[in-house]
Amino acid sequence: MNSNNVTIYDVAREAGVSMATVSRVVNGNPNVKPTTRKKVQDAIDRLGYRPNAVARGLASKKTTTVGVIVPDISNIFFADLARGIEDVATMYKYNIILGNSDSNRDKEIHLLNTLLGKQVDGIIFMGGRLHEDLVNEFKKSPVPIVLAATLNQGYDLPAVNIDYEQAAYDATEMLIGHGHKQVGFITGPLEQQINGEKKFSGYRRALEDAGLPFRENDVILGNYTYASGLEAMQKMLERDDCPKAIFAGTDEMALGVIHAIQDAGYSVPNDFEVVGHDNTRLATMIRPKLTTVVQPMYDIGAVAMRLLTKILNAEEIEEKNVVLPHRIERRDSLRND
Amino acid sequence: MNSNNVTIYDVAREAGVSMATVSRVVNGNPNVKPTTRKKVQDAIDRLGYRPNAVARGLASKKTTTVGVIVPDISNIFFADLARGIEDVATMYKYNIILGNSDSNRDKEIHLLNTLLGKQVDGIIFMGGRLHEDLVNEFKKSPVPIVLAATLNQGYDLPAVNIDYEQAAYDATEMLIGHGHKQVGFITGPLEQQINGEKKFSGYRRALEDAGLPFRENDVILGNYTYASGLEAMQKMLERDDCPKAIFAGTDEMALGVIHAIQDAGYSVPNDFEVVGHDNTRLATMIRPKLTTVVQPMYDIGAVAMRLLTKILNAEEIEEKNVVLPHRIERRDSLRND
DNA sequence: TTTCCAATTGGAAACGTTTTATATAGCGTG
DNA sequence: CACGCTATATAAAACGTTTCCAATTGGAAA
Repeated sequence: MNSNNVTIYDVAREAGVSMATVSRVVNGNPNVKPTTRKKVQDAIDRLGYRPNAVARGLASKKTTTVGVIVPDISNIFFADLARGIEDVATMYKYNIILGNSDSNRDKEIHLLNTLLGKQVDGIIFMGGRLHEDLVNEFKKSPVPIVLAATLNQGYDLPAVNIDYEQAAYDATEMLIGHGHKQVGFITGPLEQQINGEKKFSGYRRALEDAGLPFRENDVILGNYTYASGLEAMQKMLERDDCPKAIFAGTDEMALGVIHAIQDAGYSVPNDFEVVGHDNTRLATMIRPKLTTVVQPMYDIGAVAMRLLTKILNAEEIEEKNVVLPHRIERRDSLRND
Repeated sequence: MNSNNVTIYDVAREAGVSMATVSRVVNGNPNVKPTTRKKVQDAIDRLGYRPNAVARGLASKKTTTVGVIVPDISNIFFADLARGIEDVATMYKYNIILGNSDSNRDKEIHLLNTLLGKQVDGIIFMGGRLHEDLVNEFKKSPVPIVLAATLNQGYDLPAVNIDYEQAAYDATEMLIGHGHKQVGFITGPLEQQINGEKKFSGYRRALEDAGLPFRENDVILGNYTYASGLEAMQKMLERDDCPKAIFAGTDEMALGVIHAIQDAGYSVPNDFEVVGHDNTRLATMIRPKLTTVVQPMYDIGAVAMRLLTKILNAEEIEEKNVVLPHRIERRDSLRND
């Protein structure tokens, strides 16, 4: 009945061989005579035997399970990443245990320890910033850890990212190229490495290279959400010297920005031009469609997982720090040249 | 160093007690003298002992892990559900193994078997339709399975849903109440139980109750995506007798519908009125903001997981088939009464 | 003291595999 | 026909816990 509780012993008895032989058949070990293999396979089918992965994990010290830590799976952004991870994991016969950290340091550490307790074979981590405590735990980890869309900060961990600094530079430069002498930058908290050190500095470098002044209040910080983008832009619009070109740190914020502009009676791209970041599905779900920096989240996840499998299989690794290419997808929130 | 490979034996030796006692301390068993407990706890801290969950799972036949099968985690809809599940799981000390099925029957069955092989304590399943093969596997499952946002179809499985039929009725009725003699219905494939049997029949019943005729070509089927909603509405707009009120099966399709209308030079809600379904975050990320049926995905996930914990703890269960309340969130895609 | 019971602790089996070392069978060869 | 191989198969020892049952301890009651 319950295909359960039938063990390798039962199969061995049924097939008239020893459990070791059954184990070999199950694991595809070639040292089994074809006729024996068939006998065992038949017994397995007859009994509906399903190997117990927990026992297997204990004996072999491999669980074919990897841990995935993301800030919040309900965010389209991380969900995309997770899908990339899962697809490649499936391809390599791994399963994933998923945990949400809310970018909270204690939760991150707790989650990490839980996953290690569950004996995962490896971990993919994504978070806004690497706290020192966390990195110390990482260093003690008996299994490999790969960062996805998370900056390395000098700790020598395998990681998969795009060049955020250059991407922000490119976006800002594109806006400047459209004749703007002033570019607004609306993004998430600067404590987050990617914003604070990369996007922000790319933005400044572009201004500098164009000989434009950096103005403190052209930068507004939110929390990545639509609402915070909307609000930031509303605040921006109250000023007399409001920039007419906006680079938003995420697509979701960019949607908020565009709606704030439209709600105020202005037009995008005629009165204001906007560039977003990430190229989530949201980018085409707005009018005008959003011009945005393409950060291939699915690919980052997929590549990170592939990198992890390479480490697990002790394959040759050409580069532990992978930087995926980015580009800007031009859509209607920018005027034609 | 590596807090790993230190076992319960090491702790026992360090503390000068037996492994059984260490086990008791680790598991919070009250039958341990406080002084002994302290001694053991100190040894644990000193050695950095972390219990091996795999060995624990083998010995106790409980893994404190549940499997979650969703069609596609990168869909905002399922991601929300997953977050609800994970939050409650964490609350009850469970972890989740997440798998994507793409609503594919073979993948669903394969995933189910993998999860059972990993000895999960329970499973939460979400899918468009329950194939008979799948249900047969469910019946053989040694662990409980709970359906989330997935219709039971007469198989007596625990499930958490809203009343889709009534929700569709309410939405259609609301549109009719605004004076429309014709209501378009743009949704996903009818093979999917929720669409084909519930939403569709609620739509028809509302027409009927209002004495309006059902017209075959007022219904267009897509695949839930923004693009398919856009396309469906474009097709609808080509007709001379195009309905001026649209009920869309998902928010994402509703956004497509609204944009198709706007792209054609019409106004929402002045020329057309639109109601969506799900109340995902998308609903407020469009102008006009979308009036939509609230399907609380996070709650469905949370309640489903809670239900599963009740089953696992053999708690009293008042109702295996939970129907959560729904309502319609009025926003600007509908004219004021 | 002695006795007895409850509280605490220890020992060992069990969980279902993998894996290593060992045994056996079959077979060509000299 | 014995010998030594190779190809297969077996037996038994891990893996790191939980858990059942037995043993010990401590203290109160007699």
